[in-house]
Amino acid sequence: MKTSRLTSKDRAVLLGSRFFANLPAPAAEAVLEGASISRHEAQDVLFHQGDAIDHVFFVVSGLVRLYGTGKDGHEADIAVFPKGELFGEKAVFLDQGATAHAQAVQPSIIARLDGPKLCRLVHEEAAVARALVLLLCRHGQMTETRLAEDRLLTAPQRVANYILSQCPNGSPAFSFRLPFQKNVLAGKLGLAPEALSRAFSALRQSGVVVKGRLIEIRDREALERF
Amino acid sequence: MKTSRLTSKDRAVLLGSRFFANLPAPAAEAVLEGASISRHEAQDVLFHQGDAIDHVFFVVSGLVRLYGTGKDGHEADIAVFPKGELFGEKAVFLDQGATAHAQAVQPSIIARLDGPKLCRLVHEEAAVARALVLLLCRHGQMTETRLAEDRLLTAPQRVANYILSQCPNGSPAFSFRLPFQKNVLAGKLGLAPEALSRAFSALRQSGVVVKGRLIEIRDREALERF
DNA sequence: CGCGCGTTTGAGCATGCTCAACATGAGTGG
DNA sequence: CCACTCATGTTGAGCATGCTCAAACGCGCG
Repeated sequence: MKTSRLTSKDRAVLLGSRFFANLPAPAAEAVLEGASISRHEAQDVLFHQGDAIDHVFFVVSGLVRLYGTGKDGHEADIAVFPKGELFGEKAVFLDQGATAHAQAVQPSIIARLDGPKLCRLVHEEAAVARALVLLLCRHGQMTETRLAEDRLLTAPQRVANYILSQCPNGSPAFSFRLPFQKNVLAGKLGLAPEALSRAFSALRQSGVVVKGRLIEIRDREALERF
Repeated sequence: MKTSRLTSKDRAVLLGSRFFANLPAPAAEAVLEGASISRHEAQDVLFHQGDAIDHVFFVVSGLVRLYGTGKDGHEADIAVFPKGELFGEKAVFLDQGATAHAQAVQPSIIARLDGPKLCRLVHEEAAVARALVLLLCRHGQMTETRLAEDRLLTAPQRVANYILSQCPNGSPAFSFRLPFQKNVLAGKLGLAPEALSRAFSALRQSGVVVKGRLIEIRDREALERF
């Protein structure tokens, strides 16, 4: 892994993301001070459970998955972060080791923000504190929602849910491209790849057509009823 | 539900909790200004999914469970908050409705903190912001951990894990009392009550003795291996 | 003592996992 | 452009875990 400084393009991605968007320019600059960039191949591990973390990570491009392991070596995804998302913040602020592993799932560009500095800024800049609180709330909600879904929904229902979450509000029919391999989607939904495949089959009768990464929905109503 | 002002006893519980403990006294007082108290029977619902929330809730005594429902009416616990915990903060800060239901599981005393005021204080008082960030990080970690456990561990493993989490570090044998009904523990662990019962049976051979709410562990090692 | 709730036990069943075979697709080099 | 190859996705069969439903048990309380 080689590390370098931010290009102006990288800066643009960072500043345009959800976290930085609501920060006044000087505060954003302060957060970015001392940040570095690294490139990673697909499958590269960014850190392991237990590793000491003193950076907050930002996905400039690509995709990162956060996952835990059982003692038999099995893996379970906790979250999947697309371009523009921030992670590792909880370990930094609680000042404890990572509670999970992180792995690039596609070739990815990752920015590392100076953790201690960010902590300081949370104290000094109310705007930074506010942005961080919002980020943590959003992440917390997502995780809670996923936990509830895991416990309440069957495989086809989870997939239907995911599809609906990708859909522009109100259109009765639509289509979109999966932003990653089905592999990854299966992990994100807490399913074995085979189960995802079968779920798509089951949804075919409700008007879902899958061709490669292209998903087409004929009847939104049917999906919601599922 | 009848509402009243805080007694000095209530204040003491609040100020001694994790969230308030690290706040300077004046900041803590500011957060408590305008707070109210309510008593609830077991089974009382505090709010439903979708309800507008403009208070942050604090468990002064008792126990509250947060849960989601599927369309068939089934329920799944998202979190269980004992005395001293704070919840509802994410809905308040994101300014959206509750994403889950909340129900008292034991007779409980609940404090309601003024949400908008807390928002303002996060801006104005760095100490409040810091305390909130830490709270959100802790909650986020817990939820992520639970999500991973759900996906990685079998029922007996989850129960073994819970027992170990209740155990003072380092003692090879110990015992403790469940702080709530097995019913509730089952929900917290994402199990049907029957599954919890059977899990306890399975753990008997590893030196776990259960008598009512009293749990006795003979061989800590055996549990960790499970 | 008897009622009621919480817990336990049992039997059958459904969901999703495992493992293995097969199909498809993308990328590479002749 | 085709043949080959490797990775990815699909399908099938069997199995394990945990849920459902029902009945028995035990404890606390009137």
